[in-house]
Amino acid sequence: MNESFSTGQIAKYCGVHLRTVIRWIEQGYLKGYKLPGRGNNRVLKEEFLAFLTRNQMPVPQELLSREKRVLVVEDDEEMANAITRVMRRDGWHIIHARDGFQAGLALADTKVNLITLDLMMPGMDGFSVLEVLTNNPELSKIPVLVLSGCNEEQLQKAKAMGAGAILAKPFDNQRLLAVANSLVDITVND
Amino acid sequence: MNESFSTGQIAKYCGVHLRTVIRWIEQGYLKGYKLPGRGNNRVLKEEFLAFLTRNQMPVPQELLSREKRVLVVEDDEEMANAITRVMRRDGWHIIHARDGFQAGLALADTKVNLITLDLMMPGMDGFSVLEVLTNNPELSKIPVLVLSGCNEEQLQKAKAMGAGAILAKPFDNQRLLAVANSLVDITVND
DNA sequence: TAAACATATGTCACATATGTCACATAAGCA
DNA sequence: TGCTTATGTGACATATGTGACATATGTTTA
Repeated sequence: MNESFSTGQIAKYCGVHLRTVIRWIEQGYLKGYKLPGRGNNRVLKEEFLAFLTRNQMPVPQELLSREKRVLVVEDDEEMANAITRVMRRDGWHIIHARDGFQAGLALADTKVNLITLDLMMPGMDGFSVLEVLTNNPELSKIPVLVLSGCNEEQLQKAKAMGAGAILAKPFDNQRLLAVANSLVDITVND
Repeated sequence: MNESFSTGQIAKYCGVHLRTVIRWIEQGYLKGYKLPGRGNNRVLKEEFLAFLTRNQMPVPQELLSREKRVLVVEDDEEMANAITRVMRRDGWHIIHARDGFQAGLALADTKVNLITLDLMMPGMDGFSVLEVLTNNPELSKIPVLVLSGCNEEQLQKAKAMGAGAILAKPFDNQRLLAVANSLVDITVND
């Protein structure tokens, strides 16, 4: 996801002024590189983590997140298990939310790279979740894969509301993985 | 975000000389880490609070985030506005969630001191929210004030599930404030 | 009780790291 | 493209670490 950091981001992480981070880089404590324009600094995540551990500084949890994390919003246990089985074998770390409340908690808690969303859940409206996701500047960056067995019209509505991709149930396992991985790749390259 | 303090800040909080704080860190009484430059010390807020309580030292008020922040989980706009008006006048900072998803997001995002929860919302089940809240070790510390117009049986069920207090609609404004403040006081003294 | 002692804390000066500010300009975004 | 936000820079102000020493506090001993 975020492979490199700016001085401002590092300054926030370390509870220190931006100016200080630049000095650390200048003096070689922290290894970075400069953008061509005016020479804005960038530091690779790897280098930043090495820097933190080298100086025994606290490492922010959000930096330790694994690469492929997916939030599965699904109330049907059987379906959730099926998705979990398939995606786990493909290297995904699965976080399962059974309703909107758990989904919100999980989202704000840990960074995920992808969300799969069941539109038709008793007790909650998938569309309203989708609406909040796309309108939130933070969350709108996370691609949403809508999984649902509802009709074509609703699927198109979801697409219009900002879903990254749509898969009608029942779906092929290989297709699920292909779509999931392509969504993440698009975001990474973006 | 990791909030950290310098030795000078801690010295002021403790009414002690900066030099002394450095010695505390050196001798292991207080856990800290060093910045790369000359080795300026930083102490995580968490560690500082632990240090204060461990040594039975007075804890500065401003570190306890004694603000009155309440999360109002309520889909009825009119009711939400009514609650907001009353509580804001009493010094509360209100965060309003219209459904479970927004509630989850808001909860993990910002620390609140109190949650008011409407049990009867179309599209979501207040009981399942309550269940997640009480079973989560982090969230179970936040008192929940159930506001609902449903029957006595359901209110008792909510109480049994861990609601801090229950208020049947319609309720008296003064009573709302009294209950809200008492819930927060109990938690603070705990 | 008071002296003697060990230990913790305060003081000082100095070198230097870090923070602040204003301004120009790059980077991000729709 | 045009706008907003973030960043780099220099000069300067402020804060911090360190060592050596003074002072305060608590405890033991005669």
